[in-house]
Amino acid sequence: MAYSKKESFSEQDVALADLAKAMSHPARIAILKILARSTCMCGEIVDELPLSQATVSQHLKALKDAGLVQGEIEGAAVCYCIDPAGIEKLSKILGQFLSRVSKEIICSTKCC
Amino acid sequence: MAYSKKESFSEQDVALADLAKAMSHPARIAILKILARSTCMCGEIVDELPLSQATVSQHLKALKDAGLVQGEIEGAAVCYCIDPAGIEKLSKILGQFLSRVSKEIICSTKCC
DNA sequence: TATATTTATCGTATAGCGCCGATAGACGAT
DNA sequence: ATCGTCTATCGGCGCTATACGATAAATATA
Repeated sequence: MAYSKKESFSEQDVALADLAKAMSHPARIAILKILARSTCMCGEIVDELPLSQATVSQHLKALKDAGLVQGEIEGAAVCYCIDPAGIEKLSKILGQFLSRVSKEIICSTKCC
Repeated sequence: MAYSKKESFSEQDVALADLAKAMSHPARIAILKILARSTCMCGEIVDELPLSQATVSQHLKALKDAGLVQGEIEGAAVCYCIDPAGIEKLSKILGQFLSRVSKEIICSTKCC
């Protein structure tokens, strides 16, 4: 059972890892770029990617679960778009992490 | 064989996805923070994390493969440190992506 | 040379991911 | 009511990731 030890880490680290995981597949990066250009239906994304409808739907779910994407039902279809709040959260958390790491590298003694 | 369709995506998207994947586990985020604070041996990282030596070594290999971490042999031990070039690359690629997405969101017509 | 220390790797078990076809459910149009 | 369209989900396959103990390899020390 105790296969993943995610729980043992800080909430902050888990949050950043989860956002990174949402972006850890080129298809999901591509989907985010497509949705940034313009909101669109699932089917339009399927047409632009070399993946089946089922697979694209799963990637969209992953992005939605991570808070990076929103979906709004429009009749029989679903209109997807970037969730600006999610992008902002990502920028913030990642920015904090990177600036902290960059600052501390300068101060730390180096052996390599 | 053809299980992952990574090859069908742009080099840029794959590069970003690979960096994101390297950061997609809280243990690896924690390791980066530890190494930013000060360079240290694998054993010291093991002492700070609730993971076995074998597991930590695997995470370090993942970070090294992604270019985020360097290791230098110091006698019987290995001194690990952040690879500043890797962090810079991450900042750059992710910054480009985020600013592009943010810009385009503003211009795109919204349905949600 | 023998011993202790340190790290990488092997082997293995289990959980999760990525992919797809098939299908179900929801909706609009006829 | 029926049909066509669109999306989510199920089931299943194969690969990957996470975790650990055990062991090998390299080095320093006695």
